[in-house]
Amino acid sequence: MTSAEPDGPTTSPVWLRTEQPRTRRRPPLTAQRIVDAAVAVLDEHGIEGLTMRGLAQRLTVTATALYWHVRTKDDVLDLALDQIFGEVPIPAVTDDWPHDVRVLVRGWRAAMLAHPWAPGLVGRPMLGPNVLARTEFLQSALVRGGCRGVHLAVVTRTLANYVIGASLTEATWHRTADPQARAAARDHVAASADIYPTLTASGHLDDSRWDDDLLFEAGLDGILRSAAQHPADEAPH
Amino acid sequence: MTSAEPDGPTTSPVWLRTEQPRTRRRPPLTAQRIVDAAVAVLDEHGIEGLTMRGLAQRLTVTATALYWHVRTKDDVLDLALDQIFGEVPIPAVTDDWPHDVRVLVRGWRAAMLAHPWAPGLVGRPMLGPNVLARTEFLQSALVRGGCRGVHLAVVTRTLANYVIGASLTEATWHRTADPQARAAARDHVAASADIYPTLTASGHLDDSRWDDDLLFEAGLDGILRSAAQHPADEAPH
DNA sequence: TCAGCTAGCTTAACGTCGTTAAGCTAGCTG
DNA sequence: CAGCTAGCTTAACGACGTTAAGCTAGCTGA
Repeated sequence: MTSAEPDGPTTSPVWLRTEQPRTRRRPPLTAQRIVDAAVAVLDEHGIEGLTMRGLAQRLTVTATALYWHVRTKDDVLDLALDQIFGEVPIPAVTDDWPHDVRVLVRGWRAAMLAHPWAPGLVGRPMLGPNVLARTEFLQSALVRGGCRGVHLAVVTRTLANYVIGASLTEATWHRTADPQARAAARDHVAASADIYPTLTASGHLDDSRWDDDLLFEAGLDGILRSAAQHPADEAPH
Repeated sequence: MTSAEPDGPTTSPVWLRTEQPRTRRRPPLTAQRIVDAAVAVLDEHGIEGLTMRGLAQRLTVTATALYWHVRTKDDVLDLALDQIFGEVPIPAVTDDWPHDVRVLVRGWRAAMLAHPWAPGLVGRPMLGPNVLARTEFLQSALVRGGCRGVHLAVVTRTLANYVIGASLTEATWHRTADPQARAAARDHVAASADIYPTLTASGHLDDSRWDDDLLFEAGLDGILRSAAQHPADEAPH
């Protein structure tokens, strides 16, 4: 039932068994193949759709076989998360450091929105090599921009927080595929316009009014502007 | 087993049953009591520690009783999340709008760090009344600061993204209580200082080096500075 | 006063999940 | 060709969210 083997060797007669030609042995299971399959399942069915049994079925293997290559399901999630961070392109270093930062951060957000399940997993420690490599690039660009000491730490964190928060909220909003729910939220706010005057006036929940990409870029510009503002006003300690 | 009733009425003899004095009927179960208990469980045992059965036991009730007042477990989580947003104090309006924003955002982060399970739940639609009320205050303060149209949307989102991202990463880091894991991460980066030169030099993962509160405030200052910078440079559309 | 209704709970059970333990087997090593 | 083991399978456990159906206390109306 779980295995996709068409004929179990125990049920078929001998001649049928030996008759099958030198069927190519299937590629060996590896942690990498498991992670790839996990990303595929997550893309298709979201975080709730990922089960060890389903993952195994896609690899034509029993669920328990996975545990030979992977310690636990959480490991799979951690690896899948770091995997998609590997998709974030590390740009070539130019002499325009704000541009370098923008390109990296832009790709960061794009990767998370391409895999809308990813932002929800950020709540687990992100210490994979792919994340670290991107953070390294980010900080080195900021150093080229003159950031040092506390100011460097502040800007690094601000940028990371911004891209994480943006990806999380945008992915959440997009994943709320039910347009009925969106409309209900907007209508609820509109109905109580006396309680939320500014919210209704600004159309904050009116998704047709704003271009997410544009807002993200504008916010990023603001952060970078204030990052470049006082490049070296405090000693490292 | 699940019920805390010391003597089931079906097992005890009649006289014992009638003998018990007019025992005060326990307070009726309500959605609010369930949410309160859920927050308590979440605070004590984290997100993984919340089960419908455990929650029911704390209320001396069977698990299925909860479903009379609540549609699903996800509902409990949504309500619990909005509940702790209700703890965020809405400051009095002053004539110093950046101060108002700072106080609100500060309280926002504080509430999430007080309930470290909360940031991980932000990946679900946040449309509860408590969230909306705080967002309303935030935007009204920005309007008082002169923000309009696109600029208002940009700053609102930037602030929300920043506080969400900061709370999420900080809570994640703190929740990684295992100091061994932290040390391992730091050592791993230090060991490969050739790959992560900037990261090691800046001490980005050295948690003893930075004061989270201070970094948060500094980043917030930067955002507010750039928010006040061009208050009205674009028409609403 | 009492039949009857129902809000609010319980008992029972279903299917699925992550995970462990133990057994089998193909292919390599001596 | 004996024997070992990496790599899988079968079997099973306990916990989970959730549904269906049954019981019961207390209120309502005649």
